[in-house]
Amino acid sequence: MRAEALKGHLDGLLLAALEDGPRHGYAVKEALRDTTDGRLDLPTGTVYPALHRLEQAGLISGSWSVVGGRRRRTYELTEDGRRSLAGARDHWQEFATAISTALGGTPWPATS
Amino acid sequence: MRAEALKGHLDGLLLAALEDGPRHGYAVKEALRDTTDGRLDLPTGTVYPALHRLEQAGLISGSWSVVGGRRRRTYELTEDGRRSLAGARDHWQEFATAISTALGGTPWPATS
DNA sequence: CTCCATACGTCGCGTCGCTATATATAGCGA
DNA sequence: TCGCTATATATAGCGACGCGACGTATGGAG
Repeated sequence: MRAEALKGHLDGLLLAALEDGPRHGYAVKEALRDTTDGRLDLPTGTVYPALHRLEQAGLISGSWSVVGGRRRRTYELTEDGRRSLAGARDHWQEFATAISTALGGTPWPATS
Repeated sequence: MRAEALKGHLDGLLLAALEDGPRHGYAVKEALRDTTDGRLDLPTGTVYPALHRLEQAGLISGSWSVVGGRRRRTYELTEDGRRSLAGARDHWQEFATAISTALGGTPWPATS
């Protein structure tokens, strides 16, 4: 699936991927891919800058480490990050409900 | 609700608003506002350019008329438009399912 | 006569996801 | 030994597009 329509929803996804414990960037990318059965396979050029933004915003905190000769930047949620994630979930529910209503067709959700 | 996160979903909404019959731009804006209880109140700077794009793309066709001294551009769906609307609905279902899955929290939809 | 709703339009800004490209290591098969 | 792939990170520049701000014009209510 094309992920171009993510505008404004990406941050929440990344935060959600970090909810059950610290992960490094590549692992976040994989987590999203796996939990959605490969439907959400984000390019690295999307993931890394977004993580930088989140860290800059204080929603996650990162630290360098080296595992198996490869450098990793491991991120974990901050308190602000958890709050922001909760907000993102609320916002998504509202958004999805509004769009689904306006879009019509099959009511909500795809019960077919 | 803030409609900034519409990126890529707007076209489908406009097409859906034209599904049950021809409407002019302002009426499309009102239709979306009304069917969502005011949650989706798009600014004119969003609606009109988008309608122009859709007409340019051949998904809707417009014609001028004058009603009550005011000029109106009335649009209706083309065949391509109907196909595109169906596609937009499919795409939305896929997208919403993927995001909801990855975002986690309350599963899907807000049954609470 | 003023104000608001109706009705259309466009310019320019800002955001942000994506493509392309670069670097570096580990491991596997030829 | 020589690629090739997966792992792991990074950034520059592009392109798309929704939105704010503004401009024009009419009709009706107060």
